[in-house]
Amino acid sequence: MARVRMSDVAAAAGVSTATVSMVLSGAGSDRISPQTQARVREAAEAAGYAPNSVARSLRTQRTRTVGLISDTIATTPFAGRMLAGANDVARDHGHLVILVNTDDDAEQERKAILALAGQQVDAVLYARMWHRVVDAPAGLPADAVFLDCRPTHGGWPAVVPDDRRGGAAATRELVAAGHRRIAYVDAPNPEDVVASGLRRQGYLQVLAEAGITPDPALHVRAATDASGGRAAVEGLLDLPAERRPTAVFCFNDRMAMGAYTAAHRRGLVIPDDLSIVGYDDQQLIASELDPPLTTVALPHYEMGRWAMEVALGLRESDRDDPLLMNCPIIRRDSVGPPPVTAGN
Amino acid sequence: MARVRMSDVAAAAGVSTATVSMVLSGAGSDRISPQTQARVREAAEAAGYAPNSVARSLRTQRTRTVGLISDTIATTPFAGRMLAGANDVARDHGHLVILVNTDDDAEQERKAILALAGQQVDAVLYARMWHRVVDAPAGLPADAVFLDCRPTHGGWPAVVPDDRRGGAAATRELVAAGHRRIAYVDAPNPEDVVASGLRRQGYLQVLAEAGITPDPALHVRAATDASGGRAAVEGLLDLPAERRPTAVFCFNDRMAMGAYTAAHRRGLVIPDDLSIVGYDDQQLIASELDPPLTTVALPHYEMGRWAMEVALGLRESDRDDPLLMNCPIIRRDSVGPPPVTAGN
DNA sequence: ATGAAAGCGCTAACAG
DNA sequence: CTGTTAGCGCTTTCAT
Repeated sequence: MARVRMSDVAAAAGVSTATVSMVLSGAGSDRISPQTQARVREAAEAAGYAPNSVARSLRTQRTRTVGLISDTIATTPFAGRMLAGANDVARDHGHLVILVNTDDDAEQERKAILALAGQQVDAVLYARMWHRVVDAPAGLPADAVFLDCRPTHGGWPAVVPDDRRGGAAATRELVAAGHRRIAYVDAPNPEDVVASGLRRQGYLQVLAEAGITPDPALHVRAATDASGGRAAVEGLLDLPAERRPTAVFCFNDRMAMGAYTAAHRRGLVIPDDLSIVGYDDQQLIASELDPPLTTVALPHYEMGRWAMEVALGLRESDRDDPLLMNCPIIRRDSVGPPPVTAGN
Repeated sequence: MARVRMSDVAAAAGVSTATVSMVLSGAGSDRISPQTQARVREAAEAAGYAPNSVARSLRTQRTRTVGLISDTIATTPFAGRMLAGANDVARDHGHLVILVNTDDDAEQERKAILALAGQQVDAVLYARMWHRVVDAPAGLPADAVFLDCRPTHGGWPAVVPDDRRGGAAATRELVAAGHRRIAYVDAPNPEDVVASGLRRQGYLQVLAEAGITPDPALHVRAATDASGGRAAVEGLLDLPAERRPTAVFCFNDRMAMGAYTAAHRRGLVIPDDLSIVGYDDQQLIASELDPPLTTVALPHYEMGRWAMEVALGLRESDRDDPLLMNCPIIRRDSVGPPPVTAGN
C-alpha cells in the first residue's frame, strides 16, 4: 500500500531520513530549522508519504495496537457495545484494535493469545460475556484486563456490571411506586449465573429496607427467554388474590416480554393491573414493547471504555477487586401504582 | 511479550538463525537434516519461542492482517454476525482482523484508511450497514471489498443481500398458504432504503406470477419500528371486510412485532385470523414472539465470509456486479391458511 | 542544526 | 546440508 518511503521524502527535501523522522514525528523538531521543517513537510505531502508502522514498531518496540479476545461477537447485541466502547477509547489514543473471536473454545483462546503476542500488541483485553467468574487462560499477559468477567483468583484488573445495585434499583422503582407484593422472576441456575444471585441480593435488600417480608412464593425461577418468563408469570398470576404480586421484576427483558404476554392473556393491562421491570435494556425489545418497558441497563459500552483505559494505562485500577460498573434504571411506562383493588 | 528471539533459539540449538527460520517456517525444511530439525524444534519449545510477526512482516512485506472498516459495530445485531463471518474466515487462514469503527463519519473514515495502510494490512473490507449504495471513500485501496453496500459506480467487489428474491420468498410463502389479499407494509423512504424497493419488486413479481392483481390499498408505508408497524396494520384492518388483507408481509421484524400488537388488539389470532411474515430474522424478536414469526433471514454471516474470502484471494469475484446473497425464509408459526370467513 | 550509522528480529539469496 | 550476508523502513544516539 504505502509505496513511498521515508528515504524518498528525504531525497526530495534534500535532507537525511533522520531529519525527516524528527520533523514528522515531532520529537526533537525544535532542533530543526523552521525552513527545513517546512521543506520536509511539503515533500512528504507532495509524495503522499505515509509512515510504515510495521517498520516503526519493529524499531520502537511499540505497535500501538491492542488485542481484544472475546468469546463472542455475534450472539449478543451487548458484545458490539462493549467493542464500541473499547474501540472508541483506542481510536482516541491512536491505537488500533485487533479483534479475535474464540467462540469460547480453549484451543482457539490459546492460539489467540499466541498470535497477539506475536503481533507485539501493546495490551490485551480479555472479554467473556455474561458477567462470569473465569479461570485465566495460560499465557495471558500479566497486564491483560478482564471485561464482563473476573478471574477466579484475582490478580488482574476487571470490570463487571454492578448487578446487586441494579437489582436494588429495579426493586426500589417498584417499592417507590407503592408496591409491596413484588415478585422476582429469576434465572434458573444461580451457580452459573453470577448476576442472578447478585440481583436477588439487591432485591432482598430493598425489600428489607422497605420493611417488606419476602414471600418465598414470589421468588420463582424459569428459563431466561420469553416463554420461560410467560410460564413463570402465569404461575404467579394463579396465586390467590391476596398473595398475587402486583409487580414483577424479571431477570431479563426477554422474560419481561413473556410477562407481557402472560398479562395480556389474562386481560391485564400494564401497568394498571401489573407493573413490570426488566433487566438489560435490550435494544429492540425494551423500547418496542407496548407499553415500553422500564428496565435496568447493562453498561457494556462503559465497561468497554473502562477496560481499554486501564489497558492503555490511562486509568488506575485494582488488581484484586473488580470494578462494579453502575447499571442505571431506564424509566419507561411499565411501572405504575398497584391497582386499588389489591388490598395491601 | 515475546522476549525470546530467534537468535536465542539458534544459539541453544547450535545452529544459525537461518536454519531456525527454515525449520520453523517449514519453507525449505526438506533441506535441513531431520536431526537438526528436531534439535531446533526442541530448543524453540524449551525456550518458549514465539516468532515476532512485526519483524517477519517487515521482511516479507506481508502482515497477515486485514482491516475491516465498518460504519457501526454496536447499533445493530447484524454487524456482529458480519464481523463473525469475516473473522472466522480470516482465522482459518491465519489472518488477524483489525477492526475500525467510523460511526459513519467521513473524517474518521479517512483516518482509518490511512492507519490501515500504515499497518500494511494485506486486505481491507469496507462495510456499511443496510444495503446501501455508497460513494467509495478517497484512498480506499483498489483491492478493497464492499460489504452490505455497493459502490456507486462499481469497480470493487461487493456483496449485498438479495432483497428482491427475499421479498419474493416472503410473498410466495403467503401465496402458497392460500392468501390472495396480501399487504406489504413497507419502509417510508424508497430512495434511501434500497431494500425497500427491491423487496417490493419481489412482492409484486410473485403476485403477478400467482395472477393476483395488486391492490394499491394493500401497499402502505410506515416508520420501521413496532409502532409504525402497528399503526399501519391497524389501518389495514380498518378496510372493509372484502378488501381487508388476510396476510401481511412486513418490511422488517420490528414492524411485524407491531403487527402482532395490532392484531391482538382486535382480538385476532395469528395465524388463524391473520398471517404475518417479517424480514431480518432479528434475534430475540422473531423467535420470541408469540407465535414465533415466520420471516426472511438476512445473510450477514455469509456476506462477511464471502467478503473475506474475496479479500484473501480465496474466491473470484466480479468487480462490476455485486454478489446478491440469498435471504432464506425461516418458517415458524405465523403463517396459516386464510380464514374461511374471508370469502376469496 | 543536521547527518551517519547502528540495529529492531526476521527471511531469503547465495555460498560453501 | 548449513551458514553468511544483506536488507525490510524506521528511530535514535552520537558526531560534526
